[in-house]
Amino acid sequence: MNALALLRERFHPALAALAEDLAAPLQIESLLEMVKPSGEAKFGDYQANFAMPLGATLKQPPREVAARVVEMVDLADVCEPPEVAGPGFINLTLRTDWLIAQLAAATTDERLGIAPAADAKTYVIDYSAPNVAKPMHVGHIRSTVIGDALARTLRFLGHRVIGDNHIGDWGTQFGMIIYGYKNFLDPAAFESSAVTELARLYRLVNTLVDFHKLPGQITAAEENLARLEEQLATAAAEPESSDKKEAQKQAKARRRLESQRDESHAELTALTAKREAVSADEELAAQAAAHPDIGTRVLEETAALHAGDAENLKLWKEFLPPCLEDIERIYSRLDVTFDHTLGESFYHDRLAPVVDDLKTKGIAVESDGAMCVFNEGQDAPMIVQKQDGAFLYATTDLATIEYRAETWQPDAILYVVDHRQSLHFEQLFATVRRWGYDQVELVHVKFGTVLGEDGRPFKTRSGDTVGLDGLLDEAIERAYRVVAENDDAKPDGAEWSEADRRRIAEVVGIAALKYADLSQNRESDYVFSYDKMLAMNGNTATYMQYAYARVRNIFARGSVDVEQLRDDGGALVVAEAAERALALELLRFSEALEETVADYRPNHLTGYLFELANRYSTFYNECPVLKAADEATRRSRLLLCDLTARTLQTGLSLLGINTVEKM
RNA sequence: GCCCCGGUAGCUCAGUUGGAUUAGAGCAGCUGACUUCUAAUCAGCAGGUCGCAGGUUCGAAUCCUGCCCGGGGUGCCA
Repeated sequence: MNALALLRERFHPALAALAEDLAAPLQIESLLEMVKPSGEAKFGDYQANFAMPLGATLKQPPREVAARVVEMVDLADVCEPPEVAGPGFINLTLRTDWLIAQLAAATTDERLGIAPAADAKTYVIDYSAPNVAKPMHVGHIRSTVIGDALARTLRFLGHRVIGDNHIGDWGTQFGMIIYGYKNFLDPAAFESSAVTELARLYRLVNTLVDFHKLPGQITAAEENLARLEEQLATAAAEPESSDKKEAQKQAKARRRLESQRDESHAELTALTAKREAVSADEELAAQAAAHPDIGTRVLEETAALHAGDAENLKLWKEFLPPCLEDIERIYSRLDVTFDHTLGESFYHDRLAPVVDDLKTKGIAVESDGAMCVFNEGQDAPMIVQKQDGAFLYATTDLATIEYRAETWQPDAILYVVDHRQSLHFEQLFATVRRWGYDQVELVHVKFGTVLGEDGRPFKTRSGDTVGLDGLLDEAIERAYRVVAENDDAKPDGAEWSEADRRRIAEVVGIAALKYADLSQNRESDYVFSYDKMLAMNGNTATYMQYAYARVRNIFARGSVDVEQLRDDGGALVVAEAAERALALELLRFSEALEETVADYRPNHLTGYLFELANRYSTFYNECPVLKAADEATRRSRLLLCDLTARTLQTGLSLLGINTVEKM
């Protein structure tokens, strides 16, 4: 039961009645949105704030308007008599018997009293999308985890969800592997582990390609640095303007130049270090010398693959399965699944027809030899075909939308992708609407960059991106230490086997990693920290898992047959403040889910679960369950415990997070 | 240059799309509570000019304008 939705429903007729007296139509829906949970408990459970703006429209004192609404609205079965307070707030307190009735219904309901969406929609969710030619790294975690959580939540709410992993399986990276295979293969290594050898080949070829680009880049950087130094010298020599504003501008320009200079200097240092690293490695240096044109050769291999070259296609078909197996291994560790994995290669044959169609419809036009789509209000065009005839990812994205629309007729497509691609999606969506797919809702579910604790994009000490496998290992290892420490510290001595500890650490570690990401507002950059992530308190998965385990332990200790308890029903008693606070929070699960899905923000769900676990902890401390004063109280509290456990478990599962019975 | 995002407690962040002269959490700091159903917990204290300046109205962290600071993007990478 969604109490908020019910209250809004109840207010509707009253507002409609007021609207009749009015010439201009009232925005009833937007007024109803002003019914919301109270900010403070002393103002009741919910509050209706529409009397103030309504008073202005009706040209009547808001308090009088509020009083008239209270007179007309029928809430007697749900709420205590509403109170008008302050300038015209209507404060609502749920009747305890009503609250109890809702929760009683939830105890025997598999869905915890949450009705499936009346208007079920079809969603395609595009998430994870790694490049499969190289190992997954920290940059993939957000898309994967957020996308998975949204898929699970929407599905639970009764929508049809199609999870599609749009992998990169057709780009230059495969050209690199093919080139590497033809020139640097270690057959024995390939035999024993194809993925490992392919990853090595990718890294090697990538290093060599980069190496040969270095001289040009270093020259450019040197020139840039020299130019900046010169500009800086000129600026420094300039006399300070007597005009205050002008002087400020000068100072600002100088600061800007200085920071650009520092940046340029750092870049030059990094490039030089890269060159040194290769030169210092005898074997690598020899390989570099033997393959001076490796950059263009790689592009040729890629082009040959795209053109249908038999050998390259054969190699590609051979490489793909182990690459897919490798990412699948990570997904299984993360417990993330997809309904489809349709990568770039799947759309290869559709690209030329897409461009033709855009051309025919006059949407794409030639400009500087490239096929471009110019959209209103965007100064840069979206390029769908390069001068050399090659297609781009914009082209693939268009073909993908066409396929998805034809195949699944979705109401919405969600792209869980880095916010740095915002412009690309603006262009893509604008083009798609002109192209004719204007019924499907296209949403860029954007998220921020994963940063290290220094505020720079998260890298290892040596400057490499952090592999996802290692990240998971580290999270689990740290969780293990915490688990072991807590087990050893038990008053009656450690109670778990090594296998128990490992199993719990796995669940807790992965959960911590996912939760740290999901609990953050997805749009802001996310500072990655193992320490914060695995902190044992605060707004963490561990805290919720612990609350869950404590409930389960009560049932174990008391040898309570939960099934029997639910079936027997029995009256809930909400007497203590902590009991009522917990009961009310349990009822709000449905609101939290709606809020989460409204703009695709899992942090609303994590926030709710934290609040719930918090209230449970207070309840746990203040209200004895097994040793309750009387049998009725004991039964009632057991039911509250059971509902809490199920809500926590369900909520966490919608985030892709598992629970353990003991921890 | 232009476009987008952000600036909230020492640190990391919430803030339900304008609500209650009292802006919330968690870390970190300080006080208390384990012979008790798991202290991976709870109760409490302290900590803020919500970047700055104007404006809009009954009411602004939230909306508008200008400015300051940071990040990202910006015609043939993805």
